[in-house]
Amino acid sequence: MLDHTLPTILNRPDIKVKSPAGTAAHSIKVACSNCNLRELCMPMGLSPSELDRIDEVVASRRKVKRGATLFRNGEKFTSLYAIRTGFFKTCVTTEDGRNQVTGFQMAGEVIGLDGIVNDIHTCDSVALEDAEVCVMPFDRIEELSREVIALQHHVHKIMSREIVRENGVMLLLGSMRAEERLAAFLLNLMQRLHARGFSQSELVLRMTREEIGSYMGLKLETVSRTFSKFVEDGIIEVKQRQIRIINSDALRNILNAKGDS
Amino acid sequence: MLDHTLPTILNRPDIKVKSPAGTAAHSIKVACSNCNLRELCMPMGLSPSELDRIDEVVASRRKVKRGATLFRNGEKFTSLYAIRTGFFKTCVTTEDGRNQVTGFQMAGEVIGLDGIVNDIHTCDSVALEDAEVCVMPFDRIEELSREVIALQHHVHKIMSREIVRENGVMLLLGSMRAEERLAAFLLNLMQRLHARGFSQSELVLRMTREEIGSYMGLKLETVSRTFSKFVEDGIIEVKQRQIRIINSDALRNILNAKGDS
DNA sequence: CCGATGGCTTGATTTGCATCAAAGACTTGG
DNA sequence: CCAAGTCTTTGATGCAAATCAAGCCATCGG
Repeated sequence: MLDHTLPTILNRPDIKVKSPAGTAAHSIKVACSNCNLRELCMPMGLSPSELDRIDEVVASRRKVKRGATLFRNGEKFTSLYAIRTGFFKTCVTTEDGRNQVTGFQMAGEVIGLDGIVNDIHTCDSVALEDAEVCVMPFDRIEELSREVIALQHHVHKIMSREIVRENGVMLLLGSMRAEERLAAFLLNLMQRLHARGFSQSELVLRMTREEIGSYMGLKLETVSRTFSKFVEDGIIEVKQRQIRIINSDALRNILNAKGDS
Repeated sequence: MLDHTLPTILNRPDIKVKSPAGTAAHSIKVACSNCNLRELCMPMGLSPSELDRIDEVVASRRKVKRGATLFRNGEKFTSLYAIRTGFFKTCVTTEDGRNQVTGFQMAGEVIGLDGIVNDIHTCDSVALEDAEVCVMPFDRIEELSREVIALQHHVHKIMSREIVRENGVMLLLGSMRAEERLAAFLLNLMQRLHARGFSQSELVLRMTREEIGSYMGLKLETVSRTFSKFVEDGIIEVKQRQIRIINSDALRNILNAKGDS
């Protein structure tokens, strides 16, 4: 019941999919104009004729098994990917093996923007559960966004949104304490899931405590302890990866308290 | 002598400038095609005819006094700004007054990308020394980038570059210790200044210890102590804001040591 | 020239989180 | 159904950086 698979409203079984093996299948008919994620994903507020054109950006679909990578640091950049179903993390790695999760992405979000600047991906994108993405070759996006102004706007907004998101994470990592970080994390996740039609109070974490910790600049033990503290305080209930928010105002208070208990 | 004002090579006295008062002055002739920052700034690898068109993106120049803001959180977004001279910081603020520097920018770099997504700036941009920027109305950029492919590429790359930079900062804030953060900070600053024709070993910090600390997720005392430690170890010399790198390899070693001393 | 101000350094102490360690809970496959 | 592996919780201890505090140094305006 607590599950991230999209509500039936958002399902659409009418599209054939590229073979899991990964061989190209350009002939596949894929239509944004008909996609239930439209509002969240690429285009919005388009005329019917524009919508038809937008369909051209999606070359194919690709399934990614849980634990598999969509792309890796060092790989050639060719496409952006719009998530249809499933849950991803992106992470960067240093030469000395340090690893940091830089984000978690869900249905309707676009990944791969890091690759544009040098035509090489600089992070790994890993599926945290079986997933499916729309493959959008970037040269095709650029071509089309010269003609369809709404698409051009949209591409710019998506990139800007990512910049703003990262600004927020920097603020969090630079100045917040463990409780604040995790309150922000839970609220953000809830809000995004709610925008996708899920409950405002229940969620299933798709990532481990360690991955949460990596994203939040904390160790997994600290994540666990802080969740336990929230439970003690009656703010949330935790049953493994199932979380129920009892008192979301308390979380918000933690966020803008800054120590004045 | 230790100074960030651009070397004479990069000066160009041939452009009139909008009045400091801030009144519009669209008639001003401003030419990227002729700008010495061209290689660092907006367009590159263009045909002469394309270069001429690119000139259209710059509507005017604007001078910003030290301590003044170029734009503020909450202000309407209209333009991107290419820095001609001077040094900026961008910072975000939470409701509860927490403040975080999200970046330092110098000549040839573009600021304002945060405003695109909601047509509202989400951070403040403050000049750390008297500065001058090229004002590039974003609708004009979008219009022109539909026609000049090289400009379109360039805009995409600039935004992607910012995303990748922020990924790096997240890694730093999430997993590095004070010494590593400041080693990374100094190396990054040196590298960017060197690309602009300055010494590889000397620099003048344009920001306070507190601002460095804010950017790096540290308190100003920690910044100061860490610099002192570097001095003791013979890695750098510090005289107020003047820094001389004695041993940049030592800094690099600190960065990818991860504790195996 | 002097006093005020903002910025920087250094020391003493505290603290929040990391680290080390061990055991419990859930998942998976034979 | 049991064994192995992974993930999570919880406790004890240590440490890096924050905090608190004091004094120093440059700069600037009167």
